[in-house]
Amino acid sequence: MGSVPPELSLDFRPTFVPKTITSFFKEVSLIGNVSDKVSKLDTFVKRLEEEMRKIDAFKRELPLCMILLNDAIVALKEESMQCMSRNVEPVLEEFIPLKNKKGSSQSEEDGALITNKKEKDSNNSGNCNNNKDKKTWMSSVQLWNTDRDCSIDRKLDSKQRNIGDSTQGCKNQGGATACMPFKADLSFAMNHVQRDQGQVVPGQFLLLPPMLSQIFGLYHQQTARKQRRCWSPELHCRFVNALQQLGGSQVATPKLIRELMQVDGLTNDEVKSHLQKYRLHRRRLSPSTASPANQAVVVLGAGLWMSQDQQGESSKGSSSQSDSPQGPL
DNA sequence: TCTGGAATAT
DNA sequence: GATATTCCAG
Repeated sequence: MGSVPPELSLDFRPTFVPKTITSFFKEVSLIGNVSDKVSKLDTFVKRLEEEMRKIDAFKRELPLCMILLNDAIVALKEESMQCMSRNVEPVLEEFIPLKNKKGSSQSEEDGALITNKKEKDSNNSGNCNNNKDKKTWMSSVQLWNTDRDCSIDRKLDSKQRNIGDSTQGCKNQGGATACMPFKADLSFAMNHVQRDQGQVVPGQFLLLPPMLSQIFGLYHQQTARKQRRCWSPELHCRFVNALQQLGGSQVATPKLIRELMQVDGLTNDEVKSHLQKYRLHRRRLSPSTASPANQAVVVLGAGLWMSQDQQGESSKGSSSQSDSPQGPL
């Protein structure tokens, strides 16, 4: 943690331009000493693996990043092994061509990942370098799920949401955390053992970790779900008081309620949501439709939503208010 | 822009 | 199932 590469530091410098793996290989190819070359490759592999660990929790949301990282790691490892065993120059062309070689109609359709690893891969590494495994793996990470992609795009297109604007400091309900960037489904198709063994799909890789970090950060920011607002009793009390001042839940509007509540960080959306729920409860427990028993429930304590507003509306003009804040909800 | 209602997420 | 968030239409 202490040794964060300069490209990964938070103080983004415009002078930094992420390298492509092609340029990296060019760089490596200039190194004459085989051990130096291998060392450089291994170092890079370690960085990639570290990067992969970072996004591991979000792999379901970032399948492409995972694949790209996998591809790069495998390619680099192979290159490293080749350097050691045959003492030959890296084959740059493997990473340069952008067109598919053959038999991969799938990649043409998605237009995102292009795998062009050569047949020899299956000879070199006896693991999952065949198309069948590749397809299985890709489908297992839901890479080609159209609905999913659409939902992601939709989120990316939608206006930026407020992030973590809650000021109440309540414990979140339902296990929600302060930062819920993604659905952290860890049932990713590739487990750590597979990954460590290099059982991944070889292919093309265009970005280096720093760029991935930036993408990841941006993606994280844009897909993060707003922190769940906890309506504490005190907050709900203010809400109800505002309702009463405005003449009841049916005439009060979110904006006015929020202004009357005077709570820092409280948004119209939150008030609106609370109001919606409030009205819903009120409708459900409305005296006009509820049985006497239900009314009793309302009066006796389950009336978290009813009591004040009910009084407020039924006794409009009257100043009698039983200030019995209820909640939290 | 604001609002209500509904869908969706937690 | 309850509650909060997000989306959508008016």
